[in-house]
Amino acid sequence: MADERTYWPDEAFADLDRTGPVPLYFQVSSRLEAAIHSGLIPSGARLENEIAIAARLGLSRPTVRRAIQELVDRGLLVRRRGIGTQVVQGQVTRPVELSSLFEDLTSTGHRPGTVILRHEVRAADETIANQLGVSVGEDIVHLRRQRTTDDVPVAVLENFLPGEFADITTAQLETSGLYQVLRARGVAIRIAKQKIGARRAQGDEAELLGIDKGHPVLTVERAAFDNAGRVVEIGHHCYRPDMYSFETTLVAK
Amino acid sequence: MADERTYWPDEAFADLDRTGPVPLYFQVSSRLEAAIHSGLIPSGARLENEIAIAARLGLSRPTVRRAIQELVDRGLLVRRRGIGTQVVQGQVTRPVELSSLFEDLTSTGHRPGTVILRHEVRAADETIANQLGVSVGEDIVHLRRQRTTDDVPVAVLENFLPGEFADITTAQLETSGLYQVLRARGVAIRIAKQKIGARRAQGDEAELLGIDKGHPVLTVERAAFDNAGRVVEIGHHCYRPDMYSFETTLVAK
DNA sequence: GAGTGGTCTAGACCACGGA
DNA sequence: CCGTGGTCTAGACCACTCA
Repeated sequence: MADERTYWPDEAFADLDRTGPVPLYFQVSSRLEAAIHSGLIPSGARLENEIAIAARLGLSRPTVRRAIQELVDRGLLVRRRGIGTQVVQGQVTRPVELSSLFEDLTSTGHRPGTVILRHEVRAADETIANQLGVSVGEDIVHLRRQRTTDDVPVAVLENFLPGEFADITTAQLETSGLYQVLRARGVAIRIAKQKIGARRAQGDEAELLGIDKGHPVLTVERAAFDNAGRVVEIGHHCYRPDMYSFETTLVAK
Repeated sequence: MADERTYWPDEAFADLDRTGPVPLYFQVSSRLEAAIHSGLIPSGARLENEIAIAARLGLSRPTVRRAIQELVDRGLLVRRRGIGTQVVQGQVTRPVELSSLFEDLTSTGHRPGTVILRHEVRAADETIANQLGVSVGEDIVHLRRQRTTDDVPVAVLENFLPGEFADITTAQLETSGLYQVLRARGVAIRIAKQKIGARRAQGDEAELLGIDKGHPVLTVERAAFDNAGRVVEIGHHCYRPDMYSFETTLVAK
């Protein structure tokens, strides 16, 4: 007979807070994720069934399901009808998140730097106007920045923003990321659509990235949308491929 | 006063099937997506509130919420507490899905081709053994394929699979994609973790891709997991960047 | 204050996998 | 057959936004 044991570390869920602002399903999924990462629940282990977990925690089954679903969506757990819920094998990696390069770098303990190469307000040409959803000739902000980490160049970032952001200062951009500046103005990025590709470095990119002319760069073309679904930023970026790559986890529907 | 109209095209939801095997929330989200893509619900429009929709459709609110959530997760809708649910502005693009290159190509109407460059069973070295979760020296399948679309080379794909797949034939791989072959054997890929980068073409890659030596290639390193969370495939792929790129939609939590 | 989405409950029935 | 997750219901209360 196979190993029939199921896992559920009650001790990891002893401090659920029913009164605070943090949703219960989030408290459960966070603690469950921590238990998996710490090895308290081993790789490949089967969890108890959902009804038993709900009873143990004193929660309803939908709430427990939502917590589990969270981790299934992130590729940490796998559910099979008639079988149960299991921890996925293999070391877990951090997925790409909806954050700016600046935040990616600071959160990994590196020291980011920014050089503003261009920062001007000008009239939108047809291409940019279409992408930003504004009229041709309307004022837009054109931004070009060089990004470094620990003084090594990592990326050249070119952005276009609607005219309402014309009052952003160069000093603001030098000390924090674009998304942080936008958030401080009450603009939250909720959705980004991006296309990742590769090409040779062109123009001054090679020099700015510290690589030889014609070497490969990783490119991203991004459109970012705010709470209300309006376009707030268009980005054409290129990255030094030996300094940066994209990790993603895909989960089948 | 602004446009306060809310949208809900009842006619698009006239044929919900309560008896069939298709979940109601899926039927609702599919029809809603179609209504958005067709312009029946315009870009930027506000939907009716969830309780009213549930009443119209004769469904419970959780079911309607789940349908809406599906589209929120895919970046088609935005929800704001106290405000409502709106269609995101801008043209909608197809996201990267958990499918193989072969399927990506056929579904976009192109004619894919495969040349098998290598297909052998051999002993796993330490690197591959670790990645596949098998022991060093155990049999594994080593595969290398060149992919074309309409006779233009697109990618060079190198794969490693556990020994249980040693009986896959070269003929099978020439006529369909690897994921199709696996699915026909009852192996469903549920999760893939991948890293996207760029580098120069090396070795015979430039020749196989029909590009000059040292030109950029887009690279993917992928580990794919099945239903049970076991590693079933490791891939090291490179793509011609002028023929292929990755599109993703990121949604903030 | 009125209206919205966010969360949660306590059940129910069904479909699938395995013994 | 039983146990599992998959779906669905009909409510409830709360937090947030806007007028």
